[in-house]
Amino acid sequence: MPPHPFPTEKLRDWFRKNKRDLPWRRDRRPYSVWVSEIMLQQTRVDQAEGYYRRFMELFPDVGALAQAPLDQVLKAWEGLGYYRRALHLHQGARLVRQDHGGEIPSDYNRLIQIPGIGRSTAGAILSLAFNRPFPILDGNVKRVLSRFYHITRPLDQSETGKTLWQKAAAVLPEKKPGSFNEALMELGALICLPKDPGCARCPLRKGCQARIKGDATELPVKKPAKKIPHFDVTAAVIRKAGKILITRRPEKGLLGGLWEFPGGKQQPGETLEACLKREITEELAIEITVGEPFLQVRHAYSHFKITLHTFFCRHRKGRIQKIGIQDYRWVKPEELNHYAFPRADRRVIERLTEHGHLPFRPQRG
DNA sequence: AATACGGGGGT
DNA sequence: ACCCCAGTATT
Repeated sequence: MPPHPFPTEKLRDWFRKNKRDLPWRRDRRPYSVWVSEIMLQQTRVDQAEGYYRRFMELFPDVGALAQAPLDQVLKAWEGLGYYRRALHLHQGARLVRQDHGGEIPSDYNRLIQIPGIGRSTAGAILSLAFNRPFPILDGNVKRVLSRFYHITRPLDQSETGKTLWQKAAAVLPEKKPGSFNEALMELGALICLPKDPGCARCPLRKGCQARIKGDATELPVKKPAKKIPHFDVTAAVIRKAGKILITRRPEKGLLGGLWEFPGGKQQPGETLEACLKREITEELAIEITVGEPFLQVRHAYSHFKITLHTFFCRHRKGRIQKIGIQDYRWVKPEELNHYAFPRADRRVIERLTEHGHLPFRPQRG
């Protein structure tokens, strides 16, 4: 018997009294667990909640999701970020329909093969929906276990990951593993916070090594973040006959599958105008005239920042070819809301349409 | 082992 | 400004 057995019952008691009423807790179907877990990857509960409700309204079951066009799924995901999640979820629904008769599998090896489902999400689906004893290791659980067992090695080392998975499996009870996993996550979300361990209110305080040592706020240890580069990016608002040209990004990579105003990153020694002309020619094989600057938007992604410089432009010459884009479309301003755009482009659209119509701009060379 | 991948909210 | 979030896939 170790000196500090894990206080499972204390955690369960605390959870029973303090659990939040969240939409995905009212529905433990594998599909609901799946959707919510994907949405909650690297995403706060508060941010995911509204998206989850709308998503379940639009796509109430695997069949509905599999049947829906990807555009509609991306539109439902717009603003939530990490758009590959939406693509994978959609692909996953089609795979479940095709390979599993529309039923989400209840075994680890099959779950892990569904795109977007990794070890932790598989553990969530297995424990929460199927009541099978598989651990979850998300940011909350990592923090709680790092502190309880006083794990001082940096979180992003593979050895640390192995240790944490081992602990998560070791503390997992055979009975009701799902609610136990939830309780562990909820503790990390409500009490054992990154900058405030809340030890006085914590049901695990008795055996927690970090509390005993008094260094809970130092754990878990993370390597220092790298500096984030900044780029200047241009985008063209090309108008013709009351319509605007929008292009669709490739399915892979940043903002995959989303629509945007075409453009790209400024190169060293290049003017913004030259950058825009070059990018448009490279991606669409047409020549444009760059007119008045419109809006500048500053925006932060996860690993770089940009200033987006937009310009009103005119299509001068050539026929559009889909070189660096997946698709393109000429749309009326009011139709822009039917498409999924990145946040930065959304800001441009807001300004573009805020008087109910496009502001007049002289069209000159 | 390191990096790509969004957006929002707290401090 | 910096940190972090119910992580996964790719390199």
